[in-house]
Parts: sequence; structure tokens; C-alpha cells
Amino acid sequence: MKEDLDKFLPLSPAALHILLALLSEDRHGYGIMQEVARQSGNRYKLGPGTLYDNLEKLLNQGIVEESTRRSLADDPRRRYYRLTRFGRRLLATEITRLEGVVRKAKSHLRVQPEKA
Amino acid sequence: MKEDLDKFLPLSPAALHILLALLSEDRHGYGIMQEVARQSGNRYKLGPGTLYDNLEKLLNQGIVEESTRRSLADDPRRRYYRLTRFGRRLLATEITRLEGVVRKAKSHLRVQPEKA
DNA sequence: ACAACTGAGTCGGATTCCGATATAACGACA
DNA sequence: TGTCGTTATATCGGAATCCGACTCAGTTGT
Repeated sequence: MKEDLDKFLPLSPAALHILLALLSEDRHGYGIMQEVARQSGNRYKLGPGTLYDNLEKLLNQGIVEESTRRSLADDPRRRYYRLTRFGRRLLATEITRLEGVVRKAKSHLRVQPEKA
Repeated sequence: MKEDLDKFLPLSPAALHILLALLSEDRHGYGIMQEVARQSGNRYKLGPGTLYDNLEKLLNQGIVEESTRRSLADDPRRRYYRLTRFGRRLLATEITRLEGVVRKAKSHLRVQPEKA
């Protein structure tokens, strides 16, 4: 009961970046959108459609769960999400996989870079 | 005329792995499927539908092009594909981006890994 | 008062995924 | 020769996903 992680991999770009945004701290939906944009230097932006589709799926799969609001002063509209332990393990596995991809690619990209 | 690369990023897992398979050498469709499976230790397999959908798109975008058969002894059914220079640059950009993702994630995954 | 922003969410068309299936040539073997 | 397994390209169509436009509403700033 360990390699069923593979069933969820590879993560789509959207799912990966949502989990990445939740890795540093719990966030609400709008906050996830902002963090994804920020982390990518505004090059990759999640729209609400993609966000909520993915969030729903991630909740159903037990990768993400809703967390209670932290402070009473918080905007009551906000709904916070956090990684489950399974989600964290899944993300760690995916990151390891991507590390291999990057290493492999770099070894080939070094040679014959471009004629000029 | 340089940052239009961003329009193509991030790459879907399928597109990324097709480009990766073509990075080491030119391959035909069936060979791409095999290489993607091999590179992933059989954990990620591309079906023909996903392959040809993606290939068509990559051809239209000028990321991949058809290359002529290398040897006369080659199975004449095969159609070979290669990365264009643009495709190589695009892949390099995506790999750099992923490197950043991996680095960021690892710095957070190191702490509070899992209780036991 | 008004605009801009924060915040959750829906909707529907477009795109992509992806296995099942079709077709056929190839290699090996009895 | 026939037949089986593999190699190889390709299509098809239902399912899943993407994703911007939009709705609704509260908050903040000018």
C-alpha cells in the first residue's frame, strides 16, 4: 500500500502549483491564485475555473483538506486549505521524480546547445 | 521576440515527456512511447491517442518537426521526429523553470517531513 | 459615490486525455 | 505456408480537464 502514489502521478501543472502554494502555509482559494502567480513571477496564472476544479478533485482524493480558520479577525468569507500527510508525501514523490527529469534533461542540453 | 516562450509553458506532462524522449535522439512515434515508458521505469505510459494528439500540436507549433529516415535498412513504416531549435530552447526554458520549482519545494519539504 | 480589490463560486465551450480499435507490415518459427 | 507476437501508424469518441467570463457580495480607498 505504498506505490498507489503512482496512480496520481505525474501531476498536471495546475495541481502541482496548487500543492506547491500550500506547501509553505495553509491558504484560501484566492490566496492560492495569488501565490501561484507570485511564485511564477506572474508568468503562470490560475483562473478560478481551473482552481476550483482542481481543488475539488484534490479534496476528493484526500490530497488536500479544508482547515479551520486561524484567527477570528480573519475575513469570514475565506475557506482555508491544507495539504494532508498523504498530499505531502505525494508532492515529495513528484518532486523527486521531477529532479530526475531535470538531471536527465540537463545532461543532454549541455551538449550541442546551438550552432552559433 | 523572446518571451513568447512563456505562452507555451508550463508543458503538460505528456508534452514534456515527448520532448524529453526526443532530446537524446530522433525517434519515431512508437519509439517515443517506449522511451517515455523506459525513462519513467514503466510508471508513466503514453497511449497512442495522447501521443498523436500531442505530436500534431507540437508539429503545428514548430516545436517538433519530421525528419527524414536515417538508414535505408530502416523499417519504411517509421516516421521520425526531431526537436526544432525552438523546441530545444523551449525545453531548456521549461527545465530551468522546473529546477526552480524543485529547489523551492525541497527547501520546504525538508522541515516537518512526517512524524514517525 | 465610485472604483478597485478581495473572495467564493458557477457555467459552458474548447481543448486535451486516453484506451479501444483498425490496419498492416514485419519477424520468427513449426 | 500459415500463424502468432510485435512493431508501427493512425482514428475515434466519450470522459476529463482547462479556463476565461461571469455572478454575487463585502471591503477598502479616494
